[in-house]
Amino acid sequence: MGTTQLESVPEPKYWHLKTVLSEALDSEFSVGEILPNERDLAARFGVARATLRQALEQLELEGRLQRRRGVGTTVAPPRVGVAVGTEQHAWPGAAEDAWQSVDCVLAAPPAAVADVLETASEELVHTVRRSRVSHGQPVAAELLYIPESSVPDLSAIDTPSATARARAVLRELQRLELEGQDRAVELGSARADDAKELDRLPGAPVLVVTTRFFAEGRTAAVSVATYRADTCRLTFADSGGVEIHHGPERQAS
Amino acid sequence: MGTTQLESVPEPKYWHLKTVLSEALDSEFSVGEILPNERDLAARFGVARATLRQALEQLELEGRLQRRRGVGTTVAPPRVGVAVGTEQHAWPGAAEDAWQSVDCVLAAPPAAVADVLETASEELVHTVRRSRVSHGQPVAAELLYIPESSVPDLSAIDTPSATARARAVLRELQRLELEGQDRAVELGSARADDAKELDRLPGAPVLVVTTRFFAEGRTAAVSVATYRADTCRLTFADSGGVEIHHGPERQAS
DNA sequence: AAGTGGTCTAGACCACAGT
DNA sequence: CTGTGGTCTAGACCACTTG
Repeated sequence: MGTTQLESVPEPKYWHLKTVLSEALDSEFSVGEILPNERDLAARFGVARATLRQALEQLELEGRLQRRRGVGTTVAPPRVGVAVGTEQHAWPGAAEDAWQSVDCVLAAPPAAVADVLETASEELVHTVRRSRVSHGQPVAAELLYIPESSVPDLSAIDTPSATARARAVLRELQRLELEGQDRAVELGSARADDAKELDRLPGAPVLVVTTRFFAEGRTAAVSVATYRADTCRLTFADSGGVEIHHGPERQAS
Repeated sequence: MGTTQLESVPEPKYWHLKTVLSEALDSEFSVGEILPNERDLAARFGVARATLRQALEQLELEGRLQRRRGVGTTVAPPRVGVAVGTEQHAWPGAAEDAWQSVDCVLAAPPAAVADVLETASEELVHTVRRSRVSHGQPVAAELLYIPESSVPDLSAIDTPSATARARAVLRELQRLELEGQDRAVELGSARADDAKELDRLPGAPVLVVTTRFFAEGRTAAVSVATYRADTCRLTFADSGGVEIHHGPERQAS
């Protein structure tokens, strides 16, 4: 027999399946093309549907596939490069910072946020919802937490629409001088509301970017932005003042 | 009946389960404590083991749990903050850049890397394996790709050990002047060899940090570092020259 | 040897998108 | 309506760690 290896470490079926599918995607399919349905694929490879799904899940996690309930599985385009530098996650409200305000409420922050804000845990914060769109698709949903004490002169709380309220808070925030910021990236799973905004199912993998904004010697605002992990590649262009020539990869608007 | 909502949108069982478990972890368990085994937990909640596992998988993805085959499921400590700024991912080989060389081979790069390097696709590259340890645990495995043309004066290719060869390449690289760099973060799944080094199973979720180093007007080296997504929070401290006072969270060494 | 998590099966039903 | 992916079940066996 042509035993190249003695199968001393038998590879899981779904892992091997993933490799086979991955190669097929490279050679036999083009972006946007729809794959056979899961039941057919499972039969074709002689495995149970659950096993086939385990392979598809991984490929989707890696941004190779896109699955939509009721529609089918399609070959995903290469990940979108989304800039997350100091320019794009700038002092919120600055002349185009890539974000669009949705609404704003005044409420008690979640415990984790209160922790980061280092404020009195009972202090209310303005919570601004914003969204970020790239290439016509929503790529991120953000919650911006701004303690009342950061925008003390905010007058018209009784602004008609929630969107106008959001803009008022950001405009007021601009009066502070930004002294520095702090960023962290980690893996998370989409909460129900974020999932809806990102057009994904709850629990979908997301990259959570937490930014702290410092002004007047303290934490003046905290942004928690959740990016679709399947379609986004976060780029940080902190080159030492040099212009970088980019390849054919797509960049964020 | 106390029907708060008419179940018009019945939440999946595993999602509800995840919420319940998450709250239990907060209130009834402490870090390092081991949970009941999966069969018992499933029985206790009246669901199939597969369903219970779906909830556990999500919690592990979020860094709340740690599961080890043959051992059990334990409550994970909060994620480790790992600095990924320009200091830690500096010009490789500089006086402590947080990485430790393992070995080095001279080979043709993967297609994706050749693409980023923008070099002749057949040119051989030095491939240096490095690893990064934080708090006694391996947190990242890196592959550093350095085209031969970046270190033309490299003499002793026939160095005895692979580790010494790695050091020789990095020392030679230091002679170039770094002009800038470029970073991207995306979600991936661990290859078999990375998984082994990170003490995880193949396919485990990882954060892939791709860094391009520019010198002499071109891409002189490319680093592909894979961080454990379950235990790591990548931090970018690009504050505007200000010292940031950190909370009780743990930072990387 | 016993107990754990990891893989796999062959079914079933549900929610959703496009007729 | 039909067809798709998403959820769920009740089992089975395997790979691994520990006593």
